[in-house]
Amino acid sequence: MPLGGKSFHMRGFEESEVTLQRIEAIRALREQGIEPYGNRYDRTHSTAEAVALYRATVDPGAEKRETDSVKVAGRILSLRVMGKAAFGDLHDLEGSIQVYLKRDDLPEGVYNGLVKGLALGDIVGVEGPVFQTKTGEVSIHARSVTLLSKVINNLPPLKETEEPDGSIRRHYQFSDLELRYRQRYLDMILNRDVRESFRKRSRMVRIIRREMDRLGYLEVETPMMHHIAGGAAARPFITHHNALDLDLFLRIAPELHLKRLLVGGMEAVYEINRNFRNEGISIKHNPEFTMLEAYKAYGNRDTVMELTERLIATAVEELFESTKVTYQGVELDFARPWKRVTMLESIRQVTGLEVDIHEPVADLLRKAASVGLDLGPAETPGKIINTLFEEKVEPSLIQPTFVMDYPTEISPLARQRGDDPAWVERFELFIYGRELANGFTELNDPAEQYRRFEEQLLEREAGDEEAHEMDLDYVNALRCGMPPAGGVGIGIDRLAMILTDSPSIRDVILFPLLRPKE
RNA sequence: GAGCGGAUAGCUCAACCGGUAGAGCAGCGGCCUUUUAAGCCGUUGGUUCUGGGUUCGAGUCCCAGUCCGCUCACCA
Repeated sequence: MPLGGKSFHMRGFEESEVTLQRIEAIRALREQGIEPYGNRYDRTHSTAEAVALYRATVDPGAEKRETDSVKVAGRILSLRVMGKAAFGDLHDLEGSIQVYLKRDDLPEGVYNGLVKGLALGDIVGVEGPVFQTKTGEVSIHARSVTLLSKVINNLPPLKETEEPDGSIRRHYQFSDLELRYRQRYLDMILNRDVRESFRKRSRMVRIIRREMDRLGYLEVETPMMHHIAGGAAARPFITHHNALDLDLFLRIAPELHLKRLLVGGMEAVYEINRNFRNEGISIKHNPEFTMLEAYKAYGNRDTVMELTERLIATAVEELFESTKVTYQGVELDFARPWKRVTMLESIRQVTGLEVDIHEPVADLLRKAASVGLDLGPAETPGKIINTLFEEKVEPSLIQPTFVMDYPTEISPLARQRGDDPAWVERFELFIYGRELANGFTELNDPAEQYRRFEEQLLEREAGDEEAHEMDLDYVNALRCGMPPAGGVGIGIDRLAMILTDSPSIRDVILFPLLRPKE
């Protein structure tokens, strides 16, 4: 739709005095023959590169006081107009550079027609040599300015100054959490650390993929829409396929499909992708979240435990050039090897309690009560021990810790230990009291898997909505023979939280789920 | 799902016991050719989240609701 000529109105937007002025200004620019929404602009330098160029080519004693001309592009986030010259701060992904916009050094009409009307947030291209102002600020002396995008909305004002120690101090920050999450683009424009967090997350994922590739794992994609929501204990989202008139579930885990691939002959596979769980939202939970799941044929629990340690430690070492990371004021040390402890040992260490899964329930309940845990009489030994662990031990696991050996009854897909079928060969990784990863030796005995599913069905009938469903096709795959294997899931969002020092999972998910407004 | 807290100008926030709804920034106009939280002068801008109620009078008190945050529950 051609917008030239007259002002336009967009239904659904309540224009304010400011936005009406901006819309009128855009019309006026077009009348002058200035296109407010530019096309391709070939930058020669990022802002950081332009600064570096100046430092590299203009030495203090030389006669030459400026570099050759460069072209940069970005948003104007601060503008100081002083009569016939103006200074602006032009921000791009890497950083920012000051631009010096002098009327008499710009083409006729550009200063009055364009520069003086710049709004905070406008995207421009600036061409000119890099020099240093008398206050020492490396700046671009603009010889031309190209308008690339005019803002209509009145952006929150950004004021940031760099302290002598190099830290950025913000004034009048855009801080309303709801608006930040709802309008993430504004959050990213105005809060530099937000852009940094998401770049860091991206680098972290890239390191993990590279390591997986290096170890010979094949990256695959398995269905998001499942007939049976399996592979974890959680309530699913339901959706519907019209043509097939079929209810489907968004997957809660890719586990059962990835193991079908082991049956099919893939010996090492992984997937980094979304899972969906229809449960509460919290600082640690978003309904859709990203997991890495990996399976290694002929391996076991220890294979994937070592894999987990390697992936996370490598990411930490490369991102921080250290094994230490500070999270929420606590120093976490990822130097290998990490602490390993069995569930029973950890309970003994923290509570002093000697418990055993073959003890009578009454004894276990009494011991749990002695440390303040009042559990219902219907509990089973494995569940009591697990609750004891979750309530009393988990919060204390601050440094990276592998907890090994879990009760079979809460691990329906894991292989039992050879010496005691009440336990499975499983581990979970805890950091800062939070579960980061979960892995085990995969159960590849179809008859035993069938029996486990039947047990889960009983729990389901008893009211546990999250108990596993019977998946006969998966059992059929096991009947075709699955090699012994180790498998692991790593919570990518939670790892990103730790590596970006983010208090909430929403700070590492670009568009977290919120209720719609209105 | 429960408890607690919050919602006032574009942003960040004030408003005493219930008595004319304000400031800084941004916006607009003016001055200003090396500023950087630029400065100076002037100025616009409000359904105080929504709907009821109490009151001579409600941003403020009461009730209901919406949305957000925190804690808990849920979450292998």
